[in-house]
Amino acid sequence: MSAGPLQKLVDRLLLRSVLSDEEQQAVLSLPCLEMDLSAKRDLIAIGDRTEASYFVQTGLIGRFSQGRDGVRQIVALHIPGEMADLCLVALPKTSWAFHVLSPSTVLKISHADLAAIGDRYPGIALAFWRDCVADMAVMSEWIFGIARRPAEAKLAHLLCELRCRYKQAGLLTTDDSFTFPVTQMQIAEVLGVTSVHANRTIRSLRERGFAIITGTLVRLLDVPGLIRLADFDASYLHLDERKVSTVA
Amino acid sequence: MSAGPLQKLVDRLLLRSVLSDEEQQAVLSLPCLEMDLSAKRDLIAIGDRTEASYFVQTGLIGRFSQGRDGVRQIVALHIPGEMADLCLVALPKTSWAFHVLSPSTVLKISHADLAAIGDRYPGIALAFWRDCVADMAVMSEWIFGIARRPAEAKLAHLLCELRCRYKQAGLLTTDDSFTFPVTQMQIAEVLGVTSVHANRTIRSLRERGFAIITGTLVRLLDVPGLIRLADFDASYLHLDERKVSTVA
DNA sequence: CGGCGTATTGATACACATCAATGATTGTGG
DNA sequence: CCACAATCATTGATGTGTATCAATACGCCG
Repeated sequence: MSAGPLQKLVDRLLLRSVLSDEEQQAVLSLPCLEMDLSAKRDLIAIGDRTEASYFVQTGLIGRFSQGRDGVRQIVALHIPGEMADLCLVALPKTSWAFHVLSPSTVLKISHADLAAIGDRYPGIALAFWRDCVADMAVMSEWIFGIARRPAEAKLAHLLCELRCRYKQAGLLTTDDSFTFPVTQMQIAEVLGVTSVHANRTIRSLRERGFAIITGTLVRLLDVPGLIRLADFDASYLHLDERKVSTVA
Repeated sequence: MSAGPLQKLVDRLLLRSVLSDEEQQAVLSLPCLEMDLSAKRDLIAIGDRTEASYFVQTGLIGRFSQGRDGVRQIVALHIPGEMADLCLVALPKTSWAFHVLSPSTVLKISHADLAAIGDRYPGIALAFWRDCVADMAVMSEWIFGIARRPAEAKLAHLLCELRCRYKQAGLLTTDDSFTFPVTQMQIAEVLGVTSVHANRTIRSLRERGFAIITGTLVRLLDVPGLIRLADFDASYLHLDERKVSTVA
């Protein structure tokens, strides 16, 4: 059988979970709708009661928190191969927003279908849950980083994390570069600094020979140096997990 | 039937999910072990492969991230009535630690049993998942706050959040005080500041008539003022949710 | 009583924010 | 294809919130 668009979602789940052939088939036959999204568009607004989730095929989606004064903070990034908001299946009323950071194509899958498949196949429900917990682990690390690391280390840590995730997605070139289509202001919104300071930090990493970041591409020049600077340990990403059986 | 110790766990799940009588009974008959924990003790260390979760009955449990240099950051707090680490059922290998912040009594429930009950009752699995997603929403808000709010607003926001959660747990007195047995250093580890600065911030809130924080008790004097100072909006806590049926 | 974690306070240093201005890009409609 | 606008990147000057260092006082427990 030829691999449908949902094969990559199955691959994603298989990263951390064991699914039977029947379960895999069930995921593959989920109804889904391919959508092209233009940048600078809210996929989901704060407080929405949502009814669908989105699997990212290309592009970049960000999860935002926002204060009443309009200050925004990116709380999570979703690169191709990841479900942007699977957790909303369990709790459809969001307290955050999803924003399209660069032109993206996504697969829209209704919560009703996702919930139904989880209801029928406990192993799939657990795989979904597990995916969300892995997300939590990343958020946990971000809290630590934003609170405790200076700006350069924050940026270095972000680059190390993205390198692992893009590598997992098969989107990392051999010379350690990857497409990362964001503005400096969006990087600032991830790191929790101003865009001015993000600019200086980016320049500093460039001048010190660690990495070159343009508006479209990140090129890592000294990965070991970045890892040292960031005190990076990839285990929180749970990407090389020995698969855990669906039922303990 | 008299309410067993697990009744409060059922209550917790019923906060956000609908469970049938049979499902409630299943949760109530989960094997569990009551444990007294002394303070300053790691319940779970970073990188542990865990095999049980803990329902907090009294006391306070914190989730930590930690850098190699020993700097720690509290990433989540768990007060009585909450599951401290339910998410570990789905992903037992932790990238964080759980630490007993003050003498606590907990109910230890094995992951095997929790997974089995979720496997048998999809509605329970969904309720567990939903509980974790609510946790994520809190983390999301913390990321925003740590990144974007000045220290006083951070502290005010924490107090507002704790007020809601203690109220939910039935542990808030009518004059807006609650037992909160932590040191100033631990408050600093939540807010992402040094203990010296936490001290000054606490003093400032006291002198400005917002709240009095001692090592054991928090007493809120001006809740509307705190809400304004923190720009607090409780919806992210998902505490007054209209219950969502187990299957969409 | 002594010892140790905790709280408090002051002096100083620095990372990052803020304000402001100028280039560089990108996009868009005439 | 150019002109214009809008967004984004870059840089400097200045201000401020928080860290750091250091000392003292407090409270609890053995």
